Amino acid sequence: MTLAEENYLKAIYHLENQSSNDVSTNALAEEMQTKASSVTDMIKKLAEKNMVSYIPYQGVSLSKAGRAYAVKVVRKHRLWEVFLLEKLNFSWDEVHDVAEQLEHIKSEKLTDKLDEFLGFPKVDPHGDPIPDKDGNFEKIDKTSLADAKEGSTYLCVGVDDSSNDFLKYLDANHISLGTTIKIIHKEPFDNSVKIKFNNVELVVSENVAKNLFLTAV
Amino acid sequence: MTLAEENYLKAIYHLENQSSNDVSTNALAEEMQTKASSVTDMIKKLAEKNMVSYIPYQGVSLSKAGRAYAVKVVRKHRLWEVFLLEKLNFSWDEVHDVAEQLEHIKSEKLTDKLDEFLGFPKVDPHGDPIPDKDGNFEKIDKTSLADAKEGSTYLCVGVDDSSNDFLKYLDANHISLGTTIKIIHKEPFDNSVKIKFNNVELVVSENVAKNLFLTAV
DNA sequence: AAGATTATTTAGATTTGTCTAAACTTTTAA
DNA sequence: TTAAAAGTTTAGACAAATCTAAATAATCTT
Ligand SMILES: [Mn+2]
Ligand SMILES: [Mn+2]
Ligand SMILES: [Mn+2]
Ligand SMILES: [Mn+2]
Repeated sequence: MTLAEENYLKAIYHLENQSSNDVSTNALAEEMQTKASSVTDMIKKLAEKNMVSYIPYQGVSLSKAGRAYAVKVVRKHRLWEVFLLEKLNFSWDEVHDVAEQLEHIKSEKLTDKLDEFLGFPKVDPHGDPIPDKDGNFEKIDKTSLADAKEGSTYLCVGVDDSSNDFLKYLDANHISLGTTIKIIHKEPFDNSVKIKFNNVELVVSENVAKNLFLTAV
Repeated sequence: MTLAEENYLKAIYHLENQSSNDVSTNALAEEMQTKASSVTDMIKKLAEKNMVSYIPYQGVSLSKAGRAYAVKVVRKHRLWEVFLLEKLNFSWDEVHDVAEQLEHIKSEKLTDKLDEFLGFPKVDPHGDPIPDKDGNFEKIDKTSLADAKEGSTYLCVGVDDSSNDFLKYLDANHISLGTTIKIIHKEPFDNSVKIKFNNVELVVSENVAKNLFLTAV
């Protein structure tokens, strides 16, 4: 598997987790920041290698082998993120970009020894689950702040890791994984949410609310 | 700089350190396990980027920028080797191949934080010096066992890291960096050497003697 | 100082991953 | 239920890195 192929498998994996339908060429092009025609070419190659099943015009989905491969890459990505944060004192907004490179290092021994060195962590710095050696992981039960109930209290268990600016915003406002958050008020007009945590009240935009993941306490 | 370009710079760097002459196309092809024609193509590209100076038919040498870049790659390679050995308990014959991949990760912050995490090591697991952030390193004073004087006592300070089998041989015979070695006898017939260390005597072949580096005590 | 040998470069192909523009399917909506 | 719009694939091109075969330059050898 080349670097490009690995990135496509990972992208298909993420998109499959978002919508349950087959992944469309355009969605994949958007995710990969490339053109639909490039995607079609790559899909054909992955289908040739039995990593995906593909019907022209109908979209693509991972085969068993393809999913297993994607999970391995995700495992490496998240383990490296933990390493960068815990051992090298990176901040949670810095780890993703470097992990994008490290996830492609090919050495099963390295991955497993790293896992052991880190104490077999179950989640990465953004609250995403880390698959074990066999590809198994627990699905984390979470709802976004945007879907939370007024008056209820939650624990912050995850964040969307795709925007560094969002993570810096959370840092600036002292919100992190493990923060207990009470929903004071949901404003129907703009879908902003007033929350309270650590005895501070804060109004966050809909955009923030959608990217912050909680679990009921 | 692409992965291929980085590997060429590193190869030129290593060959320059071995012979002081300009590096020939064939030597580079041998080092890179590729064809001379491929080397010519790549040299032209590196010359275009001012990483090497190149006169057709006369060989190639690193420019200041090219050497600085090569040293950075070498720094990363050796730091990762230390990481793998010290933190992940790899053996010294396993670290090189994985470091060949890790040395291409592009993040100055990662490199410097890793350096700090490891306690700013001065040498890698094979006794080779690790350049600091600015590319400076001390040249290590060493002679090969093949050039050592009969009757003298030395300290083992380095090994040629290019053969895993050689490193495993040293492990099997309990020779490692820091081992004190006395030269008992040099056999002119086959250039084998009888040495004594830890109260054991051992005859090693010329091949072994050439790849084991010592410093006088 | 040729002539032969060795070293190096050029010419022309190939693979991977990408692109634009054009053609073709599927979906939407009148 | 057909025409327009949206989505997707094909055709043809390009850059990177490699190869083989042929041409050219440098170096040995007698
Ligand atoms: Mn990430
Ligand atoms: Mn993450
Ligand atoms: Mn090495
Ligand atoms: Mn080494």
